[in-house]
Amino acid sequence: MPAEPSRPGPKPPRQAKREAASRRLLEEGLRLMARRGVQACRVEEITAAAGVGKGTFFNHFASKEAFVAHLVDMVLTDLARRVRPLGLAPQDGESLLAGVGTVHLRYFQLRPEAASLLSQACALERDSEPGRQIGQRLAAHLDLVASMLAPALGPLDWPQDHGRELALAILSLSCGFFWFGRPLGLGPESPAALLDRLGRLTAQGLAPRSG
Amino acid sequence: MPAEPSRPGPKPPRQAKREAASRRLLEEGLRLMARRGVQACRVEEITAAAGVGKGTFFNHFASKEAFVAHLVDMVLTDLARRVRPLGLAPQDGESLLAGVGTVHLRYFQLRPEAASLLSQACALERDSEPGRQIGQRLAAHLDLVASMLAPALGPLDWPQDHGRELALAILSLSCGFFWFGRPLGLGPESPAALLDRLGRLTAQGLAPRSG
Amino acid sequence: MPAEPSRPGPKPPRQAKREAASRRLLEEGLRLMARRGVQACRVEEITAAAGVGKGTFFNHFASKEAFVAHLVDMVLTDLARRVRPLGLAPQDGESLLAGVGTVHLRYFQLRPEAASLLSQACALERDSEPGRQIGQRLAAHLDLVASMLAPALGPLDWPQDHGRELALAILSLSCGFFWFGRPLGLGPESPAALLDRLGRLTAQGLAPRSG
Amino acid sequence: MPAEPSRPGPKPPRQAKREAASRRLLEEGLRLMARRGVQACRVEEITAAAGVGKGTFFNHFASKEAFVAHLVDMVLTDLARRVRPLGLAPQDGESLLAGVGTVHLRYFQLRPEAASLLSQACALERDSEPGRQIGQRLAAHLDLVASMLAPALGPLDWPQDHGRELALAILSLSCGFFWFGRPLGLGPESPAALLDRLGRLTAQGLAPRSG
DNA sequence: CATGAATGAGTTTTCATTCAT
DNA sequence: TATGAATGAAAACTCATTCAT
Repeated sequence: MPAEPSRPGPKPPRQAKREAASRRLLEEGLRLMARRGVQACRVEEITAAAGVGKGTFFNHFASKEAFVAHLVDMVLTDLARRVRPLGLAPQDGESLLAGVGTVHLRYFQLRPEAASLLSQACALERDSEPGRQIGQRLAAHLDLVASMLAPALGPLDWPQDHGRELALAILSLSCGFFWFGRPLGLGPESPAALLDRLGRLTAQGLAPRSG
Repeated sequence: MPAEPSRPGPKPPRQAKREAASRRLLEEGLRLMARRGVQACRVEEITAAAGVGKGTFFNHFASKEAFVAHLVDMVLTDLARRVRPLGLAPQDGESLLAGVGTVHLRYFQLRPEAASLLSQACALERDSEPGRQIGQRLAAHLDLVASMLAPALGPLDWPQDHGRELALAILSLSCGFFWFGRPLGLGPESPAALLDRLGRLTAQGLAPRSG
Repeated sequence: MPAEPSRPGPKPPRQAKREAASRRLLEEGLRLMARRGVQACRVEEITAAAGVGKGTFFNHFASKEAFVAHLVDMVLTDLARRVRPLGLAPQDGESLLAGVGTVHLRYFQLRPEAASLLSQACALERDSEPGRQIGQRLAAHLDLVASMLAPALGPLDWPQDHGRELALAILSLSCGFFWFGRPLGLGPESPAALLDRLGRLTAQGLAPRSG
Repeated sequence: MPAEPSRPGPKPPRQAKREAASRRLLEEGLRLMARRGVQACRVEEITAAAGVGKGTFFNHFASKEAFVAHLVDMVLTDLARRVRPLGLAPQDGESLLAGVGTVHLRYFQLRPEAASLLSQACALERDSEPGRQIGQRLAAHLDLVASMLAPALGPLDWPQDHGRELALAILSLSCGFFWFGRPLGLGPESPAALLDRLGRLTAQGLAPRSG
């Protein structure tokens, strides 16, 4: 057994190189699949962009579909990293909801590839293993958001057992805005103020009217 | 002079049969492409379901992509038929916006195939002619909705020249809800009351708080 | 029975119209098949150019291949009409051979479509009936030319039973010149004097050297 | 340092196998396309004959048309290899011309597939890239032959700037003889003496009559 | 007869995946 | 483990031919 296998320090170069290849594949894959379409983007394009041989792709990922599932996981994990902190500081329900909505919207504004990928990933057949994984990963994200929003549901008079639907509405609005907006050039050109208002839309739309 | 050549009456049977085949192709195509995915759905599946030969498909539509563009047009025309009446009766801005949102949401709830199709159609390459048509058709729909919402923008303090973004938000929320919700089984199972609240979300979210 | 069925006079208009359509199909077919290639040229292109419906084509010709066979016959009959008169006036063998060569060359110079058609028609499968007909028609033309050249063979010391080969050489040179020359732009641009010399080539090449 | 990395010696077996497959594809392709017709011959027939999978064909050649262009290049290169030596030894013009004609004629007699291929290749659409290549390759061959014949043109009183036409006449006669002769069974059955006389035809046909 | 809509066999080409090196 | 050549299932699309009107 090599020395210090658990110390995070400098990894054995073999392992480091392998991980770097994996990272490059995922990065370039996300970029290309978003730009050219998940189906239209060929595996060889991705490996060429990542600077590795075509066969290497299948040493790292079981199939193209599994690769997409991996990307979905990556994107949602990345998104969750921005959303989760909002649950740490105690806030009133409306602010929490507004924060979650705004973070989602800003995330997809900065990363339109993520919106493109998620929208297309849903089209993968449900009867393949990676397809199921994508659905489950999406559900997990909605569950996470729903659990964060749980404290806000009561005051907003939203049924506790339908938090997922609220999370789904937030995801749909934010992700769809850049997916459907892409052919129109909307999204990148929309003023930040507008997008922020849209981010708070859910919160204010559900808030009780004081009038 | 032949009798009443302009009366629509019984069409020549040739023409009628042809139109019926076209209609069946579009109906079955929408259903199958939504269920199995636009790309995964083979042309032959559609023609088999429509009860015509494979070649007939290409007598009616120049390509599979052109067929999808036709479907998008059909769906958006259908949707517009439900939305347009809302602009006829004078209402306050908030009611108008709520109506438009609710109609969109209900439309996609009743026709999840429509949500599925629109979401997938955006993935078609932008550099093909049918791909461009899809983008333009989508823009036309947003323009229609934006023009209907125009009277509501002022009171809601939404910039007049960004009506499209508001329409885009409504479309994204309603269409995306059933697209992203599909793998989770959400949508058909969500209580109608929830969906109605989501339909009014945009209206209430933008309305000035009276407090 | 209608009156005067055998008098050549004004034909019944039905018949006349039918023959006109046939003629237009053959004319346009020859033009288009020469320009775009026999295989690449679709039946519908021909009927469109001839101003008749697609189905009419198959009322006049059993198949596309049979149509090509008909064109070959037409072209070779036309060519024979120019060649045959040379056999009527008594001439010395060399002059006869030169005349036949020159007529062939001039024919294909004026009608490059004919050269194109004949060259391509040889590619039709030999195991179809029209394919066999094409071969036989070509053989018949060579036999005609050979029989005309027969009196010239003796003086030129060319074996009497290989007249076909001589005819074949004349056809190859004249037809091939415009077929292989087409991609190069040769043929139409070649000075008439050169072509005339080539037309006499066979005659002079076989003539006994007086030196 | 590895031993002699530059010595051509035994190639890496990977590369050698690949080249062998390419060679087999070209050989079998030439044979089959000549026999059954360029268009009628399916790619799968060629790969089956060459003992490789269907996909391999497209790893080696961009398209069926590109494959034909490659074959044309191969055939003309092969033909040029026989013709070129004639230009090295100084001869009088007539002998040179006779040599070139005879070599062409014998080449196509021994390789009727070559005549078949060249004749059919000219039918490929001019507006595709491989189609253009074929035309250019043919022009290059005629230029080569024309340049070889250049010294002979003066004595034969043939204009220096129309050497191409002379080369074209030689090619047409020799190649066309076996192309048009194929359906008739001429060519392989023609006595060698006749063919030799035809090979010298151009030379003697242009030579000044000493009488 | 003329027409043109319907038909489906046939063909090229693509591309994810495998596997020998 | 990386590579890229080989593979063949799959799918869109073509187009000659048929036939009901």
